[in-house]
Amino acid sequence: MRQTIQYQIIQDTIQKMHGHPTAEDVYQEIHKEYPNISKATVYRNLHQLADNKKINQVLIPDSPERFDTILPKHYHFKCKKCGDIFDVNIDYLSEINDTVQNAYGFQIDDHDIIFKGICPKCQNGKELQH
Amino acid sequence: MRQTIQYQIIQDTIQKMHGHPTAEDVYQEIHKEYPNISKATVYRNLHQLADNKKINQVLIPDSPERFDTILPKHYHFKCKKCGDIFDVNIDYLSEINDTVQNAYGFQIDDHDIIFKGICPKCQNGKELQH
DNA sequence: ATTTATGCAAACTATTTGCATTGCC
DNA sequence: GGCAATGCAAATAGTTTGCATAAAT
Repeated sequence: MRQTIQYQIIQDTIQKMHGHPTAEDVYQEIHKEYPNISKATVYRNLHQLADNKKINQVLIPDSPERFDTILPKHYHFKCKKCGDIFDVNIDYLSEINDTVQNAYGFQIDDHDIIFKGICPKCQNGKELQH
Repeated sequence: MRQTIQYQIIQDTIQKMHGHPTAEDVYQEIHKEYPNISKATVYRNLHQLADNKKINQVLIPDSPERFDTILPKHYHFKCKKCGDIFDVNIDYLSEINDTVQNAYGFQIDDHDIIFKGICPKCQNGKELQH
């Protein structure tokens, strides 16, 4: 694995970004300062970073792939109105892995939880529907 | 909402299908008997059926959209090797909705859980990697 | 008769890939 | 110098959309 300038820029940029950016978000951010970077390189390096456990890929319904720089296990919430993604830091439910493993014979490595509902802003009608 | 032949065929076909078919799967199945059906119609009616709560849309990582004819709330498991999706019928964790609602002020309607690991077949090396 | 849903093709979105070239090691 | 990674453009996969036509009400 080669130490390229692009890999470094992509790693540094996503580390500075907040929330759960898509590959496109990361590309746009880098493109401001390095207009020659290729979107394919951004995709390739984001996947590389995920494989190397430097970032996480987050599963979000009806969304292009998103990445997360927060490594400790946590869950996510998606607002049905504005579409925003929020981190949910309740305790990781490791016991349900065991429950499912025992009930079904699957070897369970992990699980994701996505909560769905309305965020406080949208409850107050302050946001337009996406 | 009009009662079209296509809507009926699509509803009947997916009800007969097992597992978690994609729109393409449903299209292929119908296409055998009704080669004139349009893929756009299949997409439109599957979404219609989901809106009407006749079927559920299931969220699966790295997969085209999938549908589920089993309506009671349940979870899913995806095998990392063969890619198969399995239903997971452990108790629905309604209490975590309250936990998150109280902690974050979100109005939580529901949550999905996707378990990830290796299914029994693949543990025995009987399946090729997808 | 009206008007919604269909079929088809084209458009679109997100992502991946082939390949000539660049630039790490 | 060799070979992996880049940039670009084209290809692909999945889904949606515009529009003329067909069919449900």
